[in-house]
Amino acid sequence: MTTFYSEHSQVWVSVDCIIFGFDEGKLKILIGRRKMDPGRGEWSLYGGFVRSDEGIDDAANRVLYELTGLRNLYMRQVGAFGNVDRDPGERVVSIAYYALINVKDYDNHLRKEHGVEWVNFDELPQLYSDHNKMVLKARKLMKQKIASEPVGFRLLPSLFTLTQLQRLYEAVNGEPIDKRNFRKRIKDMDFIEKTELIDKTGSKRGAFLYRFNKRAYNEDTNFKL
Amino acid sequence: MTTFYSEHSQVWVSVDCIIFGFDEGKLKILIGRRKMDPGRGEWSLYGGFVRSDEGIDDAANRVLYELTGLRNLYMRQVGAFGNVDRDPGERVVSIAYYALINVKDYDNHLRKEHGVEWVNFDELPQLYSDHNKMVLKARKLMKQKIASEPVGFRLLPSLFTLTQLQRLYEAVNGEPIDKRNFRKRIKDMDFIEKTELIDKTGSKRGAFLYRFNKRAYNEDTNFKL
DNA sequence: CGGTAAGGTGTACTATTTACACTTTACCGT
DNA sequence: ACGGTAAAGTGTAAATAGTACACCTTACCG
Repeated sequence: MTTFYSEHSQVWVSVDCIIFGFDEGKLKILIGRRKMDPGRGEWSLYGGFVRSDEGIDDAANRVLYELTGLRNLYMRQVGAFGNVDRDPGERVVSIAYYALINVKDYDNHLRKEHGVEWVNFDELPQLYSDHNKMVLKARKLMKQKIASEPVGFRLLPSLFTLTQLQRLYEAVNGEPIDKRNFRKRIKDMDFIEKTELIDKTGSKRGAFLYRFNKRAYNEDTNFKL
Repeated sequence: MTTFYSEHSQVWVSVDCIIFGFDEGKLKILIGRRKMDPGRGEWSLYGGFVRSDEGIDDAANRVLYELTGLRNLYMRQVGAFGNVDRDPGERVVSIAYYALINVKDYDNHLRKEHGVEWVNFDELPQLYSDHNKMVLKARKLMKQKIASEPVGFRLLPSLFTLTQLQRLYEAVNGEPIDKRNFRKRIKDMDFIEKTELIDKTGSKRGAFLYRFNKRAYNEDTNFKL
């Protein structure tokens, strides 16, 4: 039996991942040198082909796991990129995903094995194919998301200081934030909990560590930063 | 020569269109009964397969043109939908797009030839496969977009009254808007120009017609409604 | 020529956002 | 042990943005 499907042509579908990290006050993303043709040696996002037996979100999760060894990362679709000539080899439609990870959770040996590095977001080199476009769209969506939902915490350790949190938002928004106004807003969110623990790495005096309480957030899902 | 591509499997890629309209104070979308198996007879978005020689955005534009006879519609990608079992027949990854059209621009004969109808957005029936999901995401993106960029005009005639514009925003936001506050905000936007023309169809007294001046907007791209 | 139904208009109050500077603390180097 | 240093922590006032609210006008229709 032939169906109407057979009249149409098939294409390869891949996923490409924009993996955001935050370290030393800077927003970073993970990129590596491409190991295959076409484009061997060019800077590139990490990606992989979608298999016939997995959904596209599953494929993105698999690729992220392959690369980082981490599960349950925060991940969102950026969109599909499908210009005819976007891949110099064959017709490939690629679906971009961004993910937020805590740099400290990513094992450095594993990172080196995959030949990827953290690069400052605002010092990105030219990337393979349309990957720069993907990165820009990812960044835009991430910025929007992080301003309206409490997902920025995924870029920080589970315990963090208010200064760290502020630096993160400054890096994402690209502009400085007034310390007192920032802390005032934090104080209004009951789901950002002060602990009794103190971090001494950032200053002589030490700063209180805070944590995000997901359960408390679910009772009062108001967020705006 | 075999490349690394050949190790991977290919899939069909289609586009599905969520076409928004606005008429009689209600937000509408265009849907029709599916004419092929699987799913014959079910309510469905209008779509088509991506050809090997066209980009995905081109495919969406082609499909929109086939259906409406209109070019240069406002159109944005919603995202890729690719669960393994989303299409009961074969593995198909579909990329959803939403478009904004002025209902009056769409020829009724052409509409009937394609067997599609305008259905009130909040009375949508169950649709084929994951089309309801696409619609919901499209709606969310459209709502966001229309609040931050002057694209709502694409749903209205090029000359419109302030009441029409207000009704549109009320329909999209799902809540009533204060007339005086709304008009105050409009007055601050110099690119929404009052004409000397008067529309008498909506009231006995008649209301001034306005138009969106794209050139003026480009000089001062501030929009918020 | 009175009823009707939509068009059109301004002000006071409230909430949100922004700007801004000094004290505290603990370590470090001398 | 003590002065310097560098980050932590804290409140108030002014400006801006957003919200609530009611009456007169106009032209058609019966």
